[in-house]
Amino acid sequence: MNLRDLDYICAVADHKHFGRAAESCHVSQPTLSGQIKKLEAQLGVTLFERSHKAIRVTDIGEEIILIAREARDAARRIKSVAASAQDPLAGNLSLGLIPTIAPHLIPLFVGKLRSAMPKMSVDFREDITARLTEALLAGDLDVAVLATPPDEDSLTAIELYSEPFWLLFPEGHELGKLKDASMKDVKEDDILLLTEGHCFRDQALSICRPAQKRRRQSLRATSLETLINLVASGQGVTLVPALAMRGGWSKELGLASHALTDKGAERKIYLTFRKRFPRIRALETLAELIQGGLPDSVKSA
Amino acid sequence: MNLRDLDYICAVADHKHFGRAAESCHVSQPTLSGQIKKLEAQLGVTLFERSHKAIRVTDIGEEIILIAREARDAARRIKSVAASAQDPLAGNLSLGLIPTIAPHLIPLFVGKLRSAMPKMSVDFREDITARLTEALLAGDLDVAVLATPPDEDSLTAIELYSEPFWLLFPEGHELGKLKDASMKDVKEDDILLLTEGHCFRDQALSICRPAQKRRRQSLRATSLETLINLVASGQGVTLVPALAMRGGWSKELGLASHALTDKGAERKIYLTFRKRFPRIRALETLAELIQGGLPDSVKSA
DNA sequence: CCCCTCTATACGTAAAATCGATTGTTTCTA
DNA sequence: TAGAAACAATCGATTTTACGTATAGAGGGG
Repeated sequence: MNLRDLDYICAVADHKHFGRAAESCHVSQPTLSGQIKKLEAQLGVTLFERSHKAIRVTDIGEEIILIAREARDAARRIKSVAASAQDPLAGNLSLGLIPTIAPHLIPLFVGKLRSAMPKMSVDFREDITARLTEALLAGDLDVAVLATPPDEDSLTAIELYSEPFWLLFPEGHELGKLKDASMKDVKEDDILLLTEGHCFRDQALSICRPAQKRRRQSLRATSLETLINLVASGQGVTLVPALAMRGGWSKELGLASHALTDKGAERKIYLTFRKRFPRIRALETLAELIQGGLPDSVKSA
Repeated sequence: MNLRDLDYICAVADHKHFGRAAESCHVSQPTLSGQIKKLEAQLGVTLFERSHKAIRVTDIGEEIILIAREARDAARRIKSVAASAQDPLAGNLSLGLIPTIAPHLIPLFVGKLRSAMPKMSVDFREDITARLTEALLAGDLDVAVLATPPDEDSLTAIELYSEPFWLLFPEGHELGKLKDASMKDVKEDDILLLTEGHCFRDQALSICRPAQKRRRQSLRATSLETLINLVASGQGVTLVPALAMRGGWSKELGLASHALTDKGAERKIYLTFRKRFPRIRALETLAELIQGGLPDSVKSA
């Protein structure tokens, strides 16, 4: 059986005439006759009562043609769904972001996203790198904004931007006397970090002097927000990624900041996805969109 | 697009593996790969994200496969419906009978019908020959029991039996003195007939002497039942087809009857249908069934 | 009785599906 | 880290199938 055969029998049922049915199917009458005859033989039933006057559809024919129309409808729906999904800038995209990026980056491109890819609906998910990577591999997630290059062979990434780290300290802190700062200016036990699992913790640690790496276990913040509030309450100083510095909150909280002069006091941000992901076009557009919305405080790739 | 292609993509979705999917479809892996690739090209969408680990179904793939399953289901239903309808002794049959036959013939074969063709459901319809013929030609009726041979080229018939006519008269009528009767023994104005349209009226008239044919217009019964009651009330005598004489009603109504000695005092009963009717097998069986249930008062063909 | 209409058949051709063999990757294992 | 195994893609040849043209055959109408 064949979808085309179903077209044929539906056409005959509609036209009650083999010749005109063939015409409507854009095939010759013998072709249509032959295919229908074959189908009838396969099914073992007579679909039409032929005569030279008018074609009559048998009872079983009526029944079968009713189902045939369902099948044809399904086929048509497949084509229609495929056609409307052909646009790589349409459909659904699940986008994961790490917690130290999500709240600061998303507002910078959602507006552009809606106007540039109006048919694309994006589901955001915020989680740590390990779980986002896991979700990517499992296919639960289409793409993720991470601060680490892909460490799986089946993943690849587009570089989005480089994000410098800033040193954040309470107003009145002795660091405020300096014009700018280096990690050498920071006292060992003064640095506050995020809990483990956050890649930003590791990135911050990596630019600390070796002695600082053996830090006390206490006071690990679960979010940048908490970290900043800890600094504001005089518990120490911390590093903050550039994008998180946007907005006028630092002065209101009684905080001051310095750019870091240390080489490597920054992190690269990647748009990471499976190498085989089919709609890479959408991701390229998304990357351009994100890059276009970045402030001067970060360096677009 | 092709129903087979839909099988292929459903198999891949099920097995998440091209090789095993191909096996389950009884085709080689290159065949399946090729067909799916072609389908994807036609639809303009990627259905599967291939890798060497596990096949992932894309979002649009999931959506399309859902519809594909509907189409396959419809195809399967067509096969199933056809298979169960293959039996020519199954399905629905619409059977028309003329009013002078229906009430007396139907009880003689319905029982056998149910046991011999249990999967066949028969719709009975009672009407005069003209309207039954019309319905046959229009395809509204599959087959009819008529007392006249088919007069349309597209119709044909199986001869069922010959039904003699009986002369029915009130007990005490002078015809009762005879051992048997001929139409010559009947007084011209004594014969009661059915209304026009009933073929039995014409058949009765045809064996009357020419003089009797110019009869008074009054007293035309609309049914055999009425006709018999008219005779019982002393309005005259009438002809009755043999099958209608069955049952012990004549004595209770104070009626007597004679077989007619006239040559041609009988009618042939036909099972009439369109020449192209597909389930002639069912009709042949039906004819045998009817003939097998006939009493001795009629002569099976 | 011939002509017209309509479906069925015959046959050659073109397209398509299929298979076996092979290639190119990727993953697993020693 | 090299080799093997697994897997999908590709290639080329073959078979199958659908198709069109031409024609036959059957019915109905004038």
